[in-house]
Amino acid sequence: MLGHMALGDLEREVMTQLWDAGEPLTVRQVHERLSRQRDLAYTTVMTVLDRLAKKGVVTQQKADRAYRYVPAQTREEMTASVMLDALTSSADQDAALAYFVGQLPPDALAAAIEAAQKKR
Amino acid sequence: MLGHMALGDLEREVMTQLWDAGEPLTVRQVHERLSRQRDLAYTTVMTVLDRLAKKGVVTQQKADRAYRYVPAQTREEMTASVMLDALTSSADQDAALAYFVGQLPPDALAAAIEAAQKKR
DNA sequence: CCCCTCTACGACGTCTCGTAGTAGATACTA
DNA sequence: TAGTATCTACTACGAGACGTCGTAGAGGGG
Repeated sequence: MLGHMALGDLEREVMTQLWDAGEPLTVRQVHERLSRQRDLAYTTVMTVLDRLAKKGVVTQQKADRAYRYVPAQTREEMTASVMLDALTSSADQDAALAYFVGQLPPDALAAAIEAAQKKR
Repeated sequence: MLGHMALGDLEREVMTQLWDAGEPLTVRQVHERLSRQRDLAYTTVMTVLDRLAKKGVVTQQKADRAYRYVPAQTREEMTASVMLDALTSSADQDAALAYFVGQLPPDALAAAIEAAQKKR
């Protein structure tokens, strides 16, 4: 139930905060960080985090009084998931993949392959 | 104005018909083809095609009395666009791409690269 | 002149998302 | 112990996208 659902703009900003933080954050912490750039009500952030949790994009862990929110996937995993979803949900996957790699800067592709290889 | 907007279910079905047909279709023709599987009003199909045209996903060409609708991109192009959009809109593009290719069946990737190479 | 076929435009219900308020529980504090 | 701060839970509302149609109006064919 985790794939193929698009995030809204604010949802994406919240995810960015969680990813950048690198550790579980409370609603208040996310709110504080977002408040450096935008003016948002505390409950707005709470609602967004709640919705993200219901979508399975983040996980809540109860700590003390407040929930801590942590992304269910890393940024790269999520991006890769979206790409993979687009690919697999398409007829003609081979052609689509070929077209995709054809549009990539060749060195970027090579670097990615090497990095992926190294990971094993 | 062509990228990064998601298609709905019915919109996707309509696009499938256009792609499978391989030639410009009128509203009536799309309606007929869809009617083999679903029960839809003629105007519903018209509305959908109209919206797709306004999004730039299909092009209308006036022929005779009726418009003919033709996809603005091939299926592969559109799929590749979505993938590329996901990639470029992400921070950490290199990591995301690496993760993506890491998830691919290796032979599928190789085949895609070869196919892309041959295309030049 | 009437009918058939198209397009143009409006409409309505549902869902998602951004945005937020209020209520109720819990805990700290004077 | 009464008051205050902090959290979550629930509700709400407007905008926009989409699925789904209906009606009006234009233009060709009999």
